[in-house]
Order: sequence, then structure tokens, then C-alpha cells
Amino acid sequence: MEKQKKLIDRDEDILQASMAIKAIAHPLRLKVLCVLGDQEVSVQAIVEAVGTSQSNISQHLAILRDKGVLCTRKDANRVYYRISDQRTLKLVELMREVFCTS
Amino acid sequence: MEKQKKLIDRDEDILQASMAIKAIAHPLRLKVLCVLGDQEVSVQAIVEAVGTSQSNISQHLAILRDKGVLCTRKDANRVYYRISDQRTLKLVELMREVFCTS
DNA sequence: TCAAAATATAATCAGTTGCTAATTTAGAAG
DNA sequence: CTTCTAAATTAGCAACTGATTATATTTTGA
Repeated sequence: MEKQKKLIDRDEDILQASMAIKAIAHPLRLKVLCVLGDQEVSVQAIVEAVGTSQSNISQHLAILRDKGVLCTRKDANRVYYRISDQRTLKLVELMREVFCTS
Repeated sequence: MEKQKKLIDRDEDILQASMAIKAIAHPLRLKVLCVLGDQEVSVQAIVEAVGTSQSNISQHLAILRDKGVLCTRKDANRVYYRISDQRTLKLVELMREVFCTS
């Protein structure tokens, strides 16, 4: 029986996966994900929760959006962001388990 | 009942986690992890499996080692690397599920 | 139609990353 | 000792990243 778990074998997949996690490998962007959780939050609220400038958040949100991690809904004046794929949250949970418990 | 899953809340933990995944958010370094799996592999073998220069791999291995992702054992002339914490593999598996299936 | 609010975009610039090529260290074996 | 092999380190440089500041776009509401 195979003991080895299923990792990534195709170079193409490795490239894709590494680019995807690169998108969340920044303290502000990871914090955005943690603030969002499974909810939809306005840019304004994200700015307040994360604690940096509007412009800075907007640029980080653009990165997450362009990489497909987040998606948006526009309602009148405001733009609401949420996590596109809930498995991304699983990833963050596991990151916490792996890296944040001593 | 709480539906919300447990994410990262402390800024300190967010910083730590983002630095940790930044270490693996590079195609060559992610490939190293996939090559290693749960085994111990020599630098030479890693160089061959990954397919870049010895110097380049050595530098990437140093990054992973310094961040605590990999650990080493020296045997005579050779150095063997392995993944420090098996939960890191879980993370890679989940990354594959999240980012590499359409 | 005008001013204010929410968000996005652009420009600039310091700091970081990652590669290549060259050199160094350390162990093994003659 | 000398040489070979494995691995690490260093220097240099082009490319990328991320913060700040300023400006633009869009929508709302007086």
C-alpha cells in the first residue's frame, strides 16, 4: 500500500500553486482574509479592521482579486469583497495549526 | 452554535504565518517540498530532481532551513534535508486541492 | 449641477528577491 | 599533503514589491 500522500507533481501545477499562495503571503493580505472569513465586507470596513491607508488596502485587494482569491460585488457607492473559494479558508485554518501553535 | 471557523486573530500570529508561507511561495521551493515528501533526500538528489544549479538550490534550501521549514542531517560529505513538521505536507496537499483542481 | 464620499489608479522610490558566476569550506580517499 | 566531491557562501545586478502621495472615477444627495 502507498504510504505517500498526494503532493503536486506537474511543474505547471506547482507554478500555479506557488503564485496563488504568494498572493496571500503578505501580512496585510493574510489579515484581510482573516477579517473576511466567510463573510462579505466593504472596503471601508476592511480598511478599519486591518489598519492601514485606503490606497494601500485597495492595492492589496486588487492583488487578491486579480489572482482570483477574492471576488467583489458592487452596491451603489460601495464595493464588497469576499473569499471566492471556501477552501482558501481551510488553508488559512491549517496555516494557523502548522505555524501558530507551539 | 458558532458557524465561523477558527482563523488567525493575533497580529503577531498573522505576521509569523505570512512569513512562513512566504518561504514556500516560490516555485522552486515548493517543488523542493514536493520532491522531499516525507523522505530524507540529499542535496545532490534535490538538485537533479528540481532541475537548477547547485548554487541556486543551496540558496533556496538555506531559506527553507532558516525559516524552520526544513531540517538537515550531515553524513560525511553529504547533507540530507527533510521537512521538519509533517503538517507542512498537509498544507501542500491542501494547496493542491484548492489551487490545482478545476 | 456641485460637493462629498467610496474606491481605484498612477507615479515614485526605497528595499527586497533571485539569479549567475566565482569562491570557499569540509570531508574522503588516494 | 593533494585532489576530488558535496555543499555553502559571497558579490553583483536586474527585476520585483510595497508604501506613500497625489489624482481620477463613480455614485450619492443637497
